Amino acid sequence: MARALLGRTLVHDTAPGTVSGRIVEVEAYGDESDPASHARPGPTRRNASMYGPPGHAYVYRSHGIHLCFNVVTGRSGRAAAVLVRALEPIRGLATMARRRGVGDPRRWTPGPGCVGEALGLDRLDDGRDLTGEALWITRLRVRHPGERIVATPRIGIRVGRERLWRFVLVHPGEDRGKVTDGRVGR
DNA sequence: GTATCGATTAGC
DNA sequence: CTAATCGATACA
Repeated sequence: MARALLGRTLVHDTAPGTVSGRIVEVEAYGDESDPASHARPGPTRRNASMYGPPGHAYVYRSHGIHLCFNVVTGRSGRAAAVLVRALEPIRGLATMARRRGVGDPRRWTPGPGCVGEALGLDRLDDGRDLTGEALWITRLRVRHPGERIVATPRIGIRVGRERLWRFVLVHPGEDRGKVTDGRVGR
């Protein structure tokens, strides 16, 4: 369940230092029957991790440039994953600022490509066991008072928009931007 | 082999 | 709006 990831902390522990953030925006992707999923065409080299055991990372290259992080959620042989689209920075703030190249914390982890860059993900993180020592997600879920989960269509896709599989933690009165995210797709 | 498009982002 | 340019698809 994608919602179960919201409020948990995603941690990457590497040489430059530990970076972490609270997961505040996710999207669920399914198997061959989900027209928006990378698993739509069946197994390929890129999506291999989606077919692997749950609790591992699926890290893919987006538009030749960005690395985006998913948690594999389906049993082995059944593709399913949850894309982490946004974090609230917690640890390693200086490291995130350096990797992102900007000083404003709001620009460190506001999208999946930004998350990958701020975390310092590597192509080798694809398939990584999330119960290991380098990359993991906390058991604890932090929910602020009044915070709600909003479900919306997924961002940046052309097909499968009828499924409300994007989930966002929203503070009432605060984050209107998180709900719409500006885009409807192309 | 070529052409085209994306679960994206930054910058005109 | 476009460039960045990897990985996958469709097609010759």
